[in-house]
Amino acid sequence: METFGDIIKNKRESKGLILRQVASALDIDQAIVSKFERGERKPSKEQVEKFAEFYDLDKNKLITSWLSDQIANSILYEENIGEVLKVAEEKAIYLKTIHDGK
Amino acid sequence: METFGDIIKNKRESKGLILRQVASALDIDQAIVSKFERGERKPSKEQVEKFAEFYDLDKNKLITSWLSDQIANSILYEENIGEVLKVAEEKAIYLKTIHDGK
DNA sequence: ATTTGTTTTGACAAAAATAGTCAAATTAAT
DNA sequence: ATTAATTTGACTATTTTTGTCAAAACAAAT
Repeated sequence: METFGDIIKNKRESKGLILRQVASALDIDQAIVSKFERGERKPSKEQVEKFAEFYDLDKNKLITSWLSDQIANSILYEENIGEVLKVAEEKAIYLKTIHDGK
Repeated sequence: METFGDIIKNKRESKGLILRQVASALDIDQAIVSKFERGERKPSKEQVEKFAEFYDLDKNKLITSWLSDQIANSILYEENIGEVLKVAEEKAIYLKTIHDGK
């Protein structure tokens, strides 16, 4: 179960980089990068994309990881997680058809 | 595909109530109730519970509807809706086990 | 054990998002 | 046309999120 933070932290370490270097390259304060890695703060989508580019990661996969982190946290303490997500998927698909086709 | 707004609007109408009455009973401004019904604003969990009690609706079902609305909207324009939600469920369940037992 | 390098923490201010209030505009019903 | 009901939008206040910074904590190494 690898969170967004795990991914970018592992990648940084496997590349032998320190926070300061990553922070500088992405133009994000190093304290914030540290917080991203530990899941203490949630990056914006733009920031996620910066990480994907910098670390040469699949952008869609990284966004999936980031989005799923947020959703997981938002329903963590609910009763019917499975049901909620099932309904959410139906609604999302339905709304999408409306938005696209008509 | 019934949203939270649909549910509370249908219920209000089936009970023959006008916005002002509901607003008064729940102590929420009627403009806001109107916006809830049309999905223009998202109620807090406390407000959702107020609606459930007032309209005599199953609280868990209503919360499911409300949560799924929010999640659906948050991923509406993403590519891999199914994948995101699948991963989100795994993470949520995993985090839950950590939080509960051990 | 002191120096050096790295990460983490917390306080702070700025900016952005959200919430409630109200009156006017719109729509519907009689 | 009048009255009633709903919707809209502007405004303020409150809360949440954001970035910045320096100090604290931690680690490594000499």
